[in-house]
Amino acid sequence: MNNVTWQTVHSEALRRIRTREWLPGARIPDEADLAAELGCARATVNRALRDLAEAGLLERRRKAGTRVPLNPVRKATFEIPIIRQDIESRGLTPGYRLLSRDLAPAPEDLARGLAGEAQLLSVRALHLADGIPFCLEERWINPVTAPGVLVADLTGISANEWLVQNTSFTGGDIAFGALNADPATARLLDCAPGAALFIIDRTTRTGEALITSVRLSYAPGHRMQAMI
Amino acid sequence: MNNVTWQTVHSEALRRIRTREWLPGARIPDEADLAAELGCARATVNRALRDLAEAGLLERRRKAGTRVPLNPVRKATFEIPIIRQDIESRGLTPGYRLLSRDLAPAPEDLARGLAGEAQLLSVRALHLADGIPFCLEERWINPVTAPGVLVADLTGISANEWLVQNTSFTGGDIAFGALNADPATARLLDCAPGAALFIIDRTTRTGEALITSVRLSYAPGHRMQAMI
DNA sequence: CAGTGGTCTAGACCACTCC
DNA sequence: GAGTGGTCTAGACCACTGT
Repeated sequence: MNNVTWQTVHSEALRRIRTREWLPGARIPDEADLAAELGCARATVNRALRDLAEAGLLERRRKAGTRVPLNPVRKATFEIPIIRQDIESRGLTPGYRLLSRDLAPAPEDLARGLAGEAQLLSVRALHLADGIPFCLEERWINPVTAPGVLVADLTGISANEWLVQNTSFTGGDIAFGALNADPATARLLDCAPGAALFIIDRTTRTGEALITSVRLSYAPGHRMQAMI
Repeated sequence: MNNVTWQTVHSEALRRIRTREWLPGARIPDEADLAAELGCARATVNRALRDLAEAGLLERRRKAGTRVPLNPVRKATFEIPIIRQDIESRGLTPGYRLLSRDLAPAPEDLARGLAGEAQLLSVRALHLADGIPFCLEERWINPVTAPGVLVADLTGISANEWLVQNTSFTGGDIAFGALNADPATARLLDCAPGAALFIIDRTTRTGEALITSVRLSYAPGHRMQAMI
């Protein structure tokens, strides 16, 4: 390989941003100039700068050129593993207990975008780590977009895992928050009523159609981490 | 531009993954074959498959080829805006009140990696949205890696914003969780003691040296959202 | 209109890693 | 050792957008 790789350009550009050799708000040389200066092809510069732009450290616009943003919006990427793997990666032994599984009318907030009197599968399950309650999974599954789920055996494999392996989604949204444990949840998670629980609400869709919507309530003390 | 762009290849590959034309666990054709089949250059296929691999939808290894993972680990990317911008983007009017600002010995968990008897600047501030408490910012700042912070006026601009504009970091970590509001925090956030608060702990470094460590305690009901 | 990034191509060589 | 992805190059044309 040549001496100058796109990583070379990447770190050199990063250096110039950090040392303020390239000032916030200022325009940086265009790709052709940088390629000539650093002694590589324009495509190599392009690859490096595109990478920095994706990370939010540069702003690129055709004709307007490339600038160092005044208020860099940093991004953090979280992996969303299946719960079992999450537990394993913490060095704990995963456990799983199916609590209930019923066909029921969709709750109001999910009814939008579903055919008239659609029934959804309601699944509630408890995930354990080293035998201790880890996370309560409360899920609605659309049997139309998750065919086979009505006859799937969810006692051995969690709905979480079954869905990952048997459906594929095109989009969705995820939200993090915190809620006080209500008495029933507290009992399941073996914590004090009112304890602060970390909450993940996630909805996945295929096209416009709902696949599943889930609330994960984590036992007190749970932390979700990432590097930036 | 030619008919077949990398996005073409990207969506075609996505289609094959979703329709299970490419089965989970199975190996897919190599780049050269796909390029020939789709009628484009290998670099174009590479760009598309690399993109899918970064999103966790493919696994690539030299010599071993490219596979569809059995348990795709999806990723969610969160933007970490400065708090003022976060409030504005919610359509609210941001407010800010500096609560305290003291030079003090570093707390134990931050003392590692600091020179012996290092003093840190402790800054506590309250962010308001439409006049209502939004988020409590409790921050430690290292005056060595954030030069100028000791004389910065943090009454008009938050430490958050000052740091974004005046320092640059090379890495750090972020963690989300939930905590019950202690009485003092409850008073500041105008909520009930014990209310579940969404918590962000963030530490940023330049090289190995600490720049700042902050805990953001959000008023009850706060949600952090992203698309996936 | 013209400058800048976005992308494609064809060929080449390299680096990793499975066999 | 050999197959596969990783990357570089030089040139070309395109697409967007500021002026």
